[in-house]
Parts: sequence; C-alpha cells; structure tokens
Amino acid sequence: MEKRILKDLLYEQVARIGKAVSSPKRLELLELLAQGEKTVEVLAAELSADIKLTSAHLKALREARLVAARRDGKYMVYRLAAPDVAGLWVTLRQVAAAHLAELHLALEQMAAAPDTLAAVGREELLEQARCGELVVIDVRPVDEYATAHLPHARSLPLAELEQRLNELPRGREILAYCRGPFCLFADEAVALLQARGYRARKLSDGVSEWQAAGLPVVAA
Amino acid sequence: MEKRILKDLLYEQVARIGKAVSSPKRLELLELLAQGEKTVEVLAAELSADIKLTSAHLKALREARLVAARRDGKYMVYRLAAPDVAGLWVTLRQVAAAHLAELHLALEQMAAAPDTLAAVGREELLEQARCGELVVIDVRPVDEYATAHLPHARSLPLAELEQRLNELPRGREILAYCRGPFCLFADEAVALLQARGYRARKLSDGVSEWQAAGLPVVAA
DNA sequence: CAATCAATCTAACAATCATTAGATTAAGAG
DNA sequence: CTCTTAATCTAATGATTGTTAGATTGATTG
Repeated sequence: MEKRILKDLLYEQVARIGKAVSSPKRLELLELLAQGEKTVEVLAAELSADIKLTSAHLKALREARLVAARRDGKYMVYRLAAPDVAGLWVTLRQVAAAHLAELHLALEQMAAAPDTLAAVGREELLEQARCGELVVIDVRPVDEYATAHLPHARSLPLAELEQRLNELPRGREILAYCRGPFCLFADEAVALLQARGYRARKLSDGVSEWQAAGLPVVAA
Repeated sequence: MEKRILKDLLYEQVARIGKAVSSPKRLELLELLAQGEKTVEVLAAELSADIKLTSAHLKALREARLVAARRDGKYMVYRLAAPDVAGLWVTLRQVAAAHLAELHLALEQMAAAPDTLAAVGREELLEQARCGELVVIDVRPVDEYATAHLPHARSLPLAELEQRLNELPRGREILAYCRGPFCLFADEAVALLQARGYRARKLSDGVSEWQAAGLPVVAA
C-alpha cells in the first residue's frame, strides 16, 4: 500500500515536532526563548543544567526547526525560529493545564498564594492600565522587556525592585507580570510589594499568553 | 533550591502531553478520533496496525488524558477527551508544515495533483455554498459526517460516490473535503469526479481545521 | 455452562533517548 | 603564537519507548 508510506511520512514529520516538545528541559528552553534571544550560557543557568546538556537539548530543538542560532563573537545566541513556536508552547501548556489534574492543582496553589489576577477581563485591564488607574510592572530582566512587553507596562526587574521602590506611586494598585504562569518572578515581586504596604497583584499572563489571546504587545 | 523542584514538576506535566504527541501512530489516532468516536478495531484498521499495538498507543494517550474511553458491549469506544485536543493536533500540524521543509514539500505535491482549494477565502466559500453556487460534499464515512460537518455540506462517502453520482448536479462546481490535509479521500473523490466530467476541486480543510479557524460547523 | 470475540496485560526485544565525561572546535585576549 | 572561554562533538551509561508474542480479562453468544 503506497498510501501507507505517504501517511507514515506525513505523520512522522509532525512527530518530529512532538518529540522536540516531549522533554521538560526543552519546554523550559522554549519558554525562555519566547522572552527573547539568549546565549547557551544564560539558558543553562536558567535551567540549572550544565552547558553540555543544554547544548544537546538546543540541538534537538534546532533539528526540529523550532529554534535558530547565530554566532556573536564567542557566544552562540539562540532564538525561536518563528513566533508560532511561542504559540505552540502556550497551546501545549493550556492543554496540559486543562487535562492533567496534577498541573491544574499546582497552578491553583500558586495562584492562591498572592492575589492573582487570572486571564479574566484582559481588555478591561488594558483600559485601566492605559488611563493610569493601574500600574503595570514587568519584573523580568530588562532585555526581555526590551524585546517585547505588555502595553503601558514599565520595566522594573525583580532584582532591582527593592532599590527602586520609590519609582512606584503609593496610592495606586500595582499589577506585576513576568514570563508566564510557570514563572515565579511576579509572585516574589507581589510578596515584596505587599510586605512594604503596596496594593499589588499578579497577572499570570506573560507576553506569549497575551499575544496568543490576540491582544497587542509592544515589540522592539 | 525548592524552586527547581516546583519548576521541574510543572514542565514535567506539560512534557507528558508532548510525549503523547511524539509518535506518528498516536498523532494519526488523534486525527481519526477528531472525526468522531471509534472502536479499537476500527482505529487499528485505519492505522494498518494490529490491535495490540493500537491498544498500547491508546493507553499512552489515555494516560496523558488526551483521549477517553467507554465500553459499549464488547467494544471499547474511544473519543477525544475534549475539543481542544483536536486544536492541539491542528496547531502541531501547522507548526510542522511551517518549519519542516520535508512536510511542506510533501503537502505542496499533494495539493498540486488535483486542483486544490487551500485555506484561502473560507468565508467567501461558505457564502457560495450557502447560496448553492458551489456543492460541498463530505466524502468521509457517514458516521463522521453525522458527528460534525461543514455548513451546507452533504454526505457522500467516497465508498458510495460512484453509485450515487446521480445525486450530484451536472452544471455546478463540486468541492470535496475529508479529514484534513493528510487525508486522501478528497483527492480520490476529485479524481473520480473529474474523470466523469464534473468540475471538482478539493478543500484541504477538515472539520478540525475549519473549527480551529473560528468558523462554524454543524455538530450532532 | 463452554466458546467466542474485543481488548488489555505481561514479558521480552531492539531501538532510541537523556545524561555525563572527555576531546575538539571556534573566536577573542594577551 | 599561546591561553582562555564558549560551545559542540564523540562515546558510553542507564532508562524509556515501540513493537511483537503469549496469556488474560470482560462481555456476548450458543
């Protein structure tokens, strides 16, 4: 049966993408690269993995054409091959959260800790941020903010938050976001802000989630 | 580092979904189940695989909560756990087609054979079908048509097409669709119709693709 | 009840994959 | 040119996975 051979070929190609996203480390790499391009060194540090292993996983992602690399001096700088790869990551995470009770519970616990603003009413949120009723802060490293960030958000990296508290208005409510639902930066920021008497909440969306929802982002 | 343990747990869960979609056979099962519920027997026949292997792959999909099963007499009837699983399949296939040259070329060759109507102008197509300018036929087995089909489409399974040619109007253009871009039913239908002097084209979308594009379908 | 059919479970194999260590390449610095 | 740093390649490991065969379960039929 010649049809079988053709079908096997077609599904085999899609399975290449599936294989690429079948490893926790590779998924974490995709999420990191969705924030902007990064060197192998930086990626390895974020993964808490060594360079060799990180490089091997990046090779697998490269062979599935999900990421691409360029050389910059001694550094190799990796990036997502295209924006739809970030969309794939968001889709996978959403399907996992919807179907796997373990993940759903873990995310609910995370959301329960500080007051979290789920994905509800994103348009409304946008309007509140625009008119200044709400102060939206991006607590990721500044280069990730520079790559793309939510509209009306200002950069205030978690590492600098404590020193730069004076930049925040006392009265208004603060909304912190980071890389997405799996990232803890915003949780830490909210905890710090609340300890200092600010009214602060977390937005569980990151830039990829925002974009996947069809909302506008500010890109470089 | 406690954060590492939490992160590993989170990404591990998403990787369960990734692992489930990392096998060509399992992807084919998902596409088949996206057409409607089916028994293990039927699925095995469609896969050209034996029952044991099919059952093992279904178990993997069940453990990732992508499919669910119910017993009907001696038969186990499998179905997608939720509609978003069909969306995941469509997303994976689109990412694969966009990034993997091998797949892109294979699909282009398939599309080149008979005149194929790609995904362009779907709304327009809908309107032409509504007013009868275009005759849309669903050439999948009738139970799949019954589960869900495109608006204004009539069921004319490939297996019965030759005997039921008289049901088709001579003058108007015919548009055949099937399970999606990887399915060959519509190609065969178009070849048969063109051989009999009909003006026929293929629509590469299936119901899942149509739905993923945000367009309405007729469901049971 | 035994016989049959659909499907799964168990055990086993080879093939593939993740991870680690050691050697190697490629670019920049001295 | 040599030394250092970044990253990859190669080889080896243990663990998983895909596949097949044989035994088993669950429900229906005679």
